[in-house]
Amino acid sequence: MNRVGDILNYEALSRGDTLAEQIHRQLVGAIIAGSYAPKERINVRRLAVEMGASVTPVREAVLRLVADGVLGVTEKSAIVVPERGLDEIAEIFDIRRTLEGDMAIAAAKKITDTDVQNLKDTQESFLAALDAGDYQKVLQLNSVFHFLIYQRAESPLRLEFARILWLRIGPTLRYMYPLLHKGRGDHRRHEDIIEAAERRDPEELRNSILADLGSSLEALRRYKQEQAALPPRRVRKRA
Amino acid sequence: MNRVGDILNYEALSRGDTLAEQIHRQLVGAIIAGSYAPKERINVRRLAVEMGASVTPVREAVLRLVADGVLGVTEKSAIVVPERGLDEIAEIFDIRRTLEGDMAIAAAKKITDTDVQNLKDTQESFLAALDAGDYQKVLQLNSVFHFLIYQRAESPLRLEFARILWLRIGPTLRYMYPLLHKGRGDHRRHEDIIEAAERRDPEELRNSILADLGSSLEALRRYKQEQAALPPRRVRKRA
DNA sequence: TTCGGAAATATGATATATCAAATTGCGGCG
DNA sequence: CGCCGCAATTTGATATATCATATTTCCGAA
Repeated sequence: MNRVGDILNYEALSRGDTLAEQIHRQLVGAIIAGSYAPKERINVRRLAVEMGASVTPVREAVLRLVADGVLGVTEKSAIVVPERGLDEIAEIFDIRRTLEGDMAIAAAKKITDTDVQNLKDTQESFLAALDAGDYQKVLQLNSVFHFLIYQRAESPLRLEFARILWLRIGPTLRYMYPLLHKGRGDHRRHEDIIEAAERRDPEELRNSILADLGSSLEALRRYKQEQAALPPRRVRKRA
Repeated sequence: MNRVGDILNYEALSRGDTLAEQIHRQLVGAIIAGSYAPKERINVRRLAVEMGASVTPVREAVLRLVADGVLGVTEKSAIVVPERGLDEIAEIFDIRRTLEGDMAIAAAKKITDTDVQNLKDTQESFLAALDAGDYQKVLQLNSVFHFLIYQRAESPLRLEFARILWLRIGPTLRYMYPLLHKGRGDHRRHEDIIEAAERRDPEELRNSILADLGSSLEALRRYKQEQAALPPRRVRKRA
């Protein structure tokens, strides 16, 4: 369906092309795109209908996300999109710094000319989507951009962990770009990354990526701060 | 049943106390204890009978392990205990160094007197099990020993990743201790760790743990080397 | 005896059924 | 007008059924 599926899918662990697999892939894509909001409840039967499958493979896919901590269960065993507290967010970014920093170092020298071109193309689409206000696409393309680089690190395990972390913050990131956009934030972070990639400079690549992470974390922090001040809001149901 | 379950279980993600949960816990314990050998095939129906449950929750538990990369699936979608190559093992240890090193630093100052006593007790049992040749217990106690410390880091996400990594090498470690024992290896690694823990010295704690990891990796490396030279062996079925 | 392959059996994936707990709706009471 | 409580409905967990492959068994031909 989309390239996000290709890049963000757990190929290493994928079992053939089972129904549960496809559904998982679809859910992953949706989560990365920010289609699920924190606190939203996941309904297995409804998903099953929507996807034209029985509950078994859907449940399998959903529980896989639960196992990865991407989705959560309440005390009353309702499956929900977890809302992350600042502590959790900070920890996620802390580990991301390590993992993605290491991958940047490892990847730098292995980046191909095609990769650079892909980065540029992706960035172009990214900016276009941003201007169009299509934040689903923005989030998708952002992840594609980063993982284009990380893939080159040839460290499948780190890649896997990184994917899990991205999925975990996915729903929270949802609110970030609209805010950044309003503030006309610094979208040249990616430009720095591309430059570093072109030079195949490990340190520079790592640092520019860490800077990007830093500004994301900062934005989320600000967002959370604002939210904490506002009155609690209700969550709308899914059509 | 055993304390390993308590320490190594994914409390953070556990959904109430579902059947699937219990089965998962049991499997985790067994894997950590080295009860499953690489290349061994996992049979969902048989497990279901053994555990007196239907296949649904067993499948759920097993697939959760597959999702975590602890178990694998072959091209013909048979569920197996994966055999790890040297590359994979090296990568696992590489990430373990980072994660467990960070946790050691974070944990050092927070270690309580009770923790130290628990470490000493665990180590005593560990040595006893080693002398008794009870390698299942050796492996269990080794994991308990390490996670006693890691828990104090109060970094649930790192802890989770670490658990996954331990589970991934679990089946491979199976062969390590008998070998180390024969060679009358350096089992004072743990003593160093205990000392560092008593002093609450972050750097020392980290280094002693890294040293422990290093000797494990070395042992596995030697083992793999030897194995590569030997004729391929057949895998026996599970009673 | 050994090998090829068909029949029997086992296994994973999916669908459906059932049950208990949780949620929702609704009507009546204050 | 609001809120309390019971009935209807929903939902997650588990069990069972079914189907398509894969694996094993076993028999006959070379």
